[in-house]
Amino acid sequence: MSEMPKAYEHADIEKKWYPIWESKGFFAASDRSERTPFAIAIPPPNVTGSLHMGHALTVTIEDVIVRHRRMQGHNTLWMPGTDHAGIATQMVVERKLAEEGISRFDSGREAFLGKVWEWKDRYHARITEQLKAMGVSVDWERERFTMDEGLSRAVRKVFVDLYDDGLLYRAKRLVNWSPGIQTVLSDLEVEHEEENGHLWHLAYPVTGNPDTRLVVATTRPETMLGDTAVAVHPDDERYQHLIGKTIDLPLTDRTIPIVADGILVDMAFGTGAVKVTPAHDFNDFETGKRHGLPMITVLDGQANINDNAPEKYRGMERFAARKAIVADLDRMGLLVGVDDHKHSIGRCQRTGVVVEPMLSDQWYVKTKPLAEPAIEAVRSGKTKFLSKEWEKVYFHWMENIQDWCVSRQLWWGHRIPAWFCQACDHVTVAMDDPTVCAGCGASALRQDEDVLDTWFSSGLWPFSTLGWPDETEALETFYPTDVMETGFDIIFFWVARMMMMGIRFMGDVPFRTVYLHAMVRDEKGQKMSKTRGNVIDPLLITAEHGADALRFTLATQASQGHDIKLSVDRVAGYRAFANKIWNATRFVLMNVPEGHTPARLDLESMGRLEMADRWILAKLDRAVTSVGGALQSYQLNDAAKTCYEFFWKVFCDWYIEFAKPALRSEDEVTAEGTRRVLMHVLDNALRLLHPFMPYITEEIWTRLPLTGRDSETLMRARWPEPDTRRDDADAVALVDQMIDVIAAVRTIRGENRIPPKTGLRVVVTTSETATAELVAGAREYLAHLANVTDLEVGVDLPRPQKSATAVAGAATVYVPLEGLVDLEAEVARINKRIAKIDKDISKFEKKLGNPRFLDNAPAEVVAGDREKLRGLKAERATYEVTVSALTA
RNA sequence: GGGCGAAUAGCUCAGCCGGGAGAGCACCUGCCUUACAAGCAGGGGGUCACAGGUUCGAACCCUGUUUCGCCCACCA
Repeated sequence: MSEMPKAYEHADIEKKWYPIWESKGFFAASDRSERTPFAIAIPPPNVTGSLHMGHALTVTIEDVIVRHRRMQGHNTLWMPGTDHAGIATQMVVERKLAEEGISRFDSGREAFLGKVWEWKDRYHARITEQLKAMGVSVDWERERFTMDEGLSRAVRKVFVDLYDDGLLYRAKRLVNWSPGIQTVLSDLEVEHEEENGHLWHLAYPVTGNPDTRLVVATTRPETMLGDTAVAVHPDDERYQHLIGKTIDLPLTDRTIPIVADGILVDMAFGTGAVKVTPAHDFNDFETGKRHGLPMITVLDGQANINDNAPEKYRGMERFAARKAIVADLDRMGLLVGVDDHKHSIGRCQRTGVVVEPMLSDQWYVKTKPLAEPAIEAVRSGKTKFLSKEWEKVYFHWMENIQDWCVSRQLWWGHRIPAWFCQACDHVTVAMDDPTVCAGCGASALRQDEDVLDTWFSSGLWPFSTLGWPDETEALETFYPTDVMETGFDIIFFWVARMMMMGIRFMGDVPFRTVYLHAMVRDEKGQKMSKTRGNVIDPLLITAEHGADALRFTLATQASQGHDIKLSVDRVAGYRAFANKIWNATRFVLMNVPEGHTPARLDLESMGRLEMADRWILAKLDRAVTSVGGALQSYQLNDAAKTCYEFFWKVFCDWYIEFAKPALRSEDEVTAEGTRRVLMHVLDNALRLLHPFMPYITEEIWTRLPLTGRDSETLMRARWPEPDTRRDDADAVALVDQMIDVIAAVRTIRGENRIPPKTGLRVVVTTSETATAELVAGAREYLAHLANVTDLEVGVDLPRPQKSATAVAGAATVYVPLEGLVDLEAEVARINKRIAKIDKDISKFEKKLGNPRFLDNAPAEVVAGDREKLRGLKAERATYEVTVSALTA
């Protein structure tokens, strides 16, 4: 066994283990197994760039879950892969090209896609490296990419099947257009925000009667070039006489009708008259359809004024045109006023450019028939959200779902498998590239230039990655998957779509449980984003503090509810924890003779153990129960904190200290028993910690001289199960009492500034024989842990002169202070304590003096409180006597 | 306009079924005690946002208020 360095060095050890785990196939799941399957599909990271803390959180949570299940003996699959991320990836590559002054149009479709594939390869490699650094136990053999051949086939089949079933169609509608990227966006990709704007009041002259002017209010004066009506409310008395008349639309040579529309118009708002621009506003579009109005598009793809507008404005950018038009109307005396006006603006999620409603032909998925079973699946509990409030969000969205626009005017993505015929109107949609039109047989076909929304392929992820549309064993074994763990921000984009697609194409939900985690922010609470430039690279944190420390930090913060503010101090704290584990192990190994392997601890041999040994075994059993239960219900933070508490506060702070005298004992049975217990507890603690801190635990565990090791790797070692036969309540009570006595001596020492080197004479008195015997038997522990050099223990012993006093459970501790400390300071300290006790006493007296409490509260609560009050009073009396003795 | 979450120690946060307010970091005091100074021992620090209510009893349940954050919704 190689010597362990004094401090834990994470770098070498973390580097060492991953290749071993991977090459030995420890991550691999098997398609056929007797063991119960457990599957998670990773949310595929985008190949846009490096991973950020959000990914680190995702993979930490998933790896903890997966490692836990694997140790429990499940046939565990964690499915890895990456997403082509259409818009996002195309944009980063375009931006890169732009630095060289090249646009994608300059390079052409083929060459551009070549560049994107190069980008994909580079960042895929980087992402893989980062994931491995985090220790993810994914089954790399199965890794997929959303645009690889198999997944492309799945995408195509879904497209064709939906089309054949009438659930996918092409339509000309008003869409969300991003002039920045020049593509249509789905509703989800538009972010609405309140912004300060203006409300312009424009006067439109009535035809043939220029003195009568109808004043409209608008936030977008430039769209007036495309107005095809003015609407007023049918009940509005102010405008009754104008309904049916026409307006001479200023700046144009067009005449447009005044229509009555009770849906569009709110009489109380603005002037009660609304300009109607069906080609550039969603409400107006509906209004136009109701009244059969023409739809005149006045903007081009970049949102510049097009040729449908008067020559003067053509080619002007929309906001420049706004200025020009307002100025022109003002000059003509048609600008009646301008008010400040706050209103909601839709911006492109990717570029921040204001989205323009535009009329265009796009492909849509008819979502209602897909949403209904997806709603039902959650209602019936086939799929459960870990926190119920998300179910509400899910229902609300699903119940109000709109058809999903799935085509994008991009190059990077799955090309839409639809061909337009040059000869007839027919559109051919097919699995295999057609050579002739399915409608007329003509051979002049042109494939749709567009690609599919990225989320179209992501929506298939839980089954496409398992081989669908082929009927594979993997699908048979692992679908439906068990948990979908991802960020709450993609509940609609992704979770909802997987539900719809999974149920439609697999006939069953894609996952049983949905675990939505919060967002990781920087320490100031700012959202981390590439554009903000405050992204913390997990690799840097990992290099500094180790993957184990980062993982543990994220796991302890992974509670549902609110955002995670990542603090580097905290990571450093858990790095110290790793060091603690390391050194506790050093201690254990230093106390096991070279070449000696302590026998396995079985229940039969427990009777011969020391009280402290039985105590730690009971505490371990409780920790096993608690950690196991917490992990089973995905309460990672509770599980992690219990591990931390047990290992540091219970095992290191107390048990290891108890073990020291026992190990030095001349009684070899005692010493060997302690060695066996140390080894047993360490072994099991490492198992509990392994899902959180895989590297250090594996390193240590494989170094331990364990008898009957059940696995060559901790990764596949048995998960500890609770065994209540180890939960020795008597040992717990007695040792806890002993701890109280030690703590009491330490408090007196600390508060009185008595140096640790000064040995103390201590008198412990109690009314219970059992307690007296216990403390008497703990002589060595007291010597070792509190430097008690002279101990007197007995039942109802007299109080020694001039001594400090502390009550410790059923015992009272006296430390004669003469010559050691300032007696006045000790009096002050005790008086403070008395004051505190008095506060508690009055609280309980009040409570117990209340007849309604006595009548209504459960008997055990009343009895418990009586007991507490009695204890407090006894404690107070003890201190009271001490004070009078010291001041006498 | 709807919906959701949060408010607890200087900071970051736990606190599950209502029954004497917790952790980590920071701070103060002592310790280089042969596992660990990335450590050990001791200590100080709280009107559980506010106001009502329910209850014998509320950080916790109910109502309202304030502040912050988020989501959904086409209000000219």
